[in-house]
Amino acid sequence: MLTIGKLAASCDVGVETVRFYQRKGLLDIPPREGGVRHYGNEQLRRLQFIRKAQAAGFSLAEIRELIGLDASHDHQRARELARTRIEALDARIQELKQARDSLEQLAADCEADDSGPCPILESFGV
Amino acid sequence: MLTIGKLAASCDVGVETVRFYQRKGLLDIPPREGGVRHYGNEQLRRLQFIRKAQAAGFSLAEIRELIGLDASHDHQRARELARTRIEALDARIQELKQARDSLEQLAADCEADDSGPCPILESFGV
DNA sequence: ATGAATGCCGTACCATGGTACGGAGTCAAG
DNA sequence: CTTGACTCCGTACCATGGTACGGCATTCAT
Repeated sequence: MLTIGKLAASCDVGVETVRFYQRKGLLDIPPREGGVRHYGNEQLRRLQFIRKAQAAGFSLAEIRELIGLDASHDHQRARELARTRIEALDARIQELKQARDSLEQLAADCEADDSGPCPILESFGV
Repeated sequence: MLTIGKLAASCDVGVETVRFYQRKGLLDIPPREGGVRHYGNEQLRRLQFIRKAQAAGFSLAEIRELIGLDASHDHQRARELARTRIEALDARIQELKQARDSLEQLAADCEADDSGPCPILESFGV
């Protein structure tokens, strides 16, 4: 059994972040045991879940839904959410790649010719 | 010469967004010409610049610096900013790719076996 | 048993990138 | 010469994901 501080530390988040997740309904608030609340394995795994899902790019709202699926055992819906997220990730990756490559090209052009206007700034239309 | 509404429309942003960029120091506020302000090519190109640089992943704060470089003709610094941005983009792309691939794997596992616990939710530790 | 460290709770605040609103002024067409 | 669209300006508000603060209660180590 952990106090909020130990729980937070064990997942490398701040105490205030745990409290924030509680307010957002992502973490249950256990009953007090004489003034102080104690957190068990359920809560610990839940917090780990939140952080891992966040790393996978899910928003807190989506994570709340994923948590709900745990109760309903709705694989179908979980796959849907995963597929949707994969598509969003693919789209975002493409955008970033494009931005990266054009920036790379511009920096190379700029490196190659130090006279005249800067290609990087030029390309943005300044 | 454009009014704020025409300027905004020509870059497909809202009037309020233009005013927001003005407040942030990204766009100059032209003198009034009898009550109303009029915007010329300078402002139009500036606004286009902001949108393009945004698409390349620069924050508004970085864009403000890029605009400053235009005045100083500091290619060196422009390249530095571009390189830094490329590195940040690379790092972010790697993160997203990893998230994407693990999610893909999980969805496939989930698809393959509809009985038992959902691999997607399991993997996050629920 | 006492004092520092935690916990609890409400509330306010932060950055980022906008969006909305209300009242007054201005401008152009009918 | 009025009506309707647009502009100006300040200010408030939005979502997202937290972070901080202050006052009081509790708990742990010495």
